[in-house]
Amino acid sequence: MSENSCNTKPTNDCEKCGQKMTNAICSTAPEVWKLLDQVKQKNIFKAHQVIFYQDNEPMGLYIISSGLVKLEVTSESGQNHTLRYLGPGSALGYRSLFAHEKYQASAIAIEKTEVCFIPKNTVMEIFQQYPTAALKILESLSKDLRLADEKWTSQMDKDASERIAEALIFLQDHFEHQNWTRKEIAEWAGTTPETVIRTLAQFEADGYIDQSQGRAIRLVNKQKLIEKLTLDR
Amino acid sequence: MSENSCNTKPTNDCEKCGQKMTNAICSTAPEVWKLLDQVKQKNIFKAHQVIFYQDNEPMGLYIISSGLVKLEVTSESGQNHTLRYLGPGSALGYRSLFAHEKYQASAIAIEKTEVCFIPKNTVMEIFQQYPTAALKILESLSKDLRLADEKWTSQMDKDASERIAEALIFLQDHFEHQNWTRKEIAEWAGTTPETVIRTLAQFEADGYIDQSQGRAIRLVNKQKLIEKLTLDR
DNA sequence: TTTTATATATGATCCGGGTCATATATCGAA
DNA sequence: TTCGATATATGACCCGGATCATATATAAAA
Repeated sequence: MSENSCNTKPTNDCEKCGQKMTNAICSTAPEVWKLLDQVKQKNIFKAHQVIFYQDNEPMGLYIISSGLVKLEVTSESGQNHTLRYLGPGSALGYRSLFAHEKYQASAIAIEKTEVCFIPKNTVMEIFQQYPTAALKILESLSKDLRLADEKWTSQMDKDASERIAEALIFLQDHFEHQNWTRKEIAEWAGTTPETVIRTLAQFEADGYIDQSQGRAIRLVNKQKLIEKLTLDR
Repeated sequence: MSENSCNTKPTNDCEKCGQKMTNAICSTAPEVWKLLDQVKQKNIFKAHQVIFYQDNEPMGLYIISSGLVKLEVTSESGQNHTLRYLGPGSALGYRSLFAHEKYQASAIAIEKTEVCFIPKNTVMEIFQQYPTAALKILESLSKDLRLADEKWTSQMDKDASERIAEALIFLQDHFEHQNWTRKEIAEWAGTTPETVIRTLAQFEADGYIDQSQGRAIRLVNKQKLIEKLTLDR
């Protein structure tokens, strides 16, 4: 709990935060930082801990200071699907807040993750006062929506191995995290762990990746993998 | 072009519009209507005409006065997928506008459709001036995002006949339009026309629907169809 | 009415990939 | 270092539903 001596108090300084310019809320204006410092609640979650649960009522939103979070839906049949991964600087839980709906997914820390919780009324006040903040969050919601639409269409247009290839590239491009499990890739790519394992074996045989060091997946020839994706079509 | 004698002039009155309270832009405030009246451009599209094309640059957004529009993605392989249907009162083309991206989908009129085009800078001015408008559009974008997420997860969790049943119920619940083709249902439900046809034949045999009058699909026992969906799980 | 384009219907075929069973490897805890 | 839990690996099986071919029905136009 105290490995980071600067961040243990809930009222530490937004001005000193490395994420203060990475999202719509925190980058609004310097005068907002004082407000946020008063109301925000900083928390640390260990790997596999749940930040919020599907079907619960949102009471604010979270900003991720460090770490990695997945948004996971569990269907009635018990299958898990990963909607999005969120890294440092990202806002978390805002879709349900703005839609006035319950959380549609659970937010689970993949690795040790630090978040700032900002209460609902503070969030709304900021958007009332700073229209540019609203336009910025509109932008990121709009991009999320495009990614969600693409997820559905590629579920139909692309076969499992193409989706897995795209997952490898996307996850490597967007996150520091290295230790993706076959199950995590499957739940993100819309397939099963077995299919991921078989496909990775093929990718290794084709010289795209290397799996000889433990469970790690090293992209040996990312460029060739990208070309394969475009040439296939 | 002149079948509707009240709506032929581009500067007709927002105040008299039946949709003036149904979306974030038009319902912002009475004083906005004067501004909109000056800049908006009213257009009528016939069935099958294209309002905007995938990959083109948005120059504003549209409000649907009447009719029905589908947002359709065409993949590299030539397959069409319907992301969303939009009816009267809905805003159209705002996702790409706020994301500062090109249109990801084409907007196609399903039936005769009347739209008001509102230029980009006017839209941005309104959101700058009226924070509540921004919060309202945030709400509808957030709901769109949930629907998109659900579309992806149900593509995996539910089989084709379940998705087709849901499509029938959803489309009937949300739109006046009655003449859905098997192809339209397929592209919305994430399957093929053949599978829709076979499934509808089964639904008819099971007493859920009636197809004896031409090509129309009449929901004979909607409640039983809903029950079937929940009992299956 | 007849014609013609398009939508609907139905059968045959086939395969990607999900599922289940089982074996082995890896990593962290003791 | 050993052990146990969990992740990875691989084979066998099977089925939903896509695809292709072809026939028929429907609606709108001539």
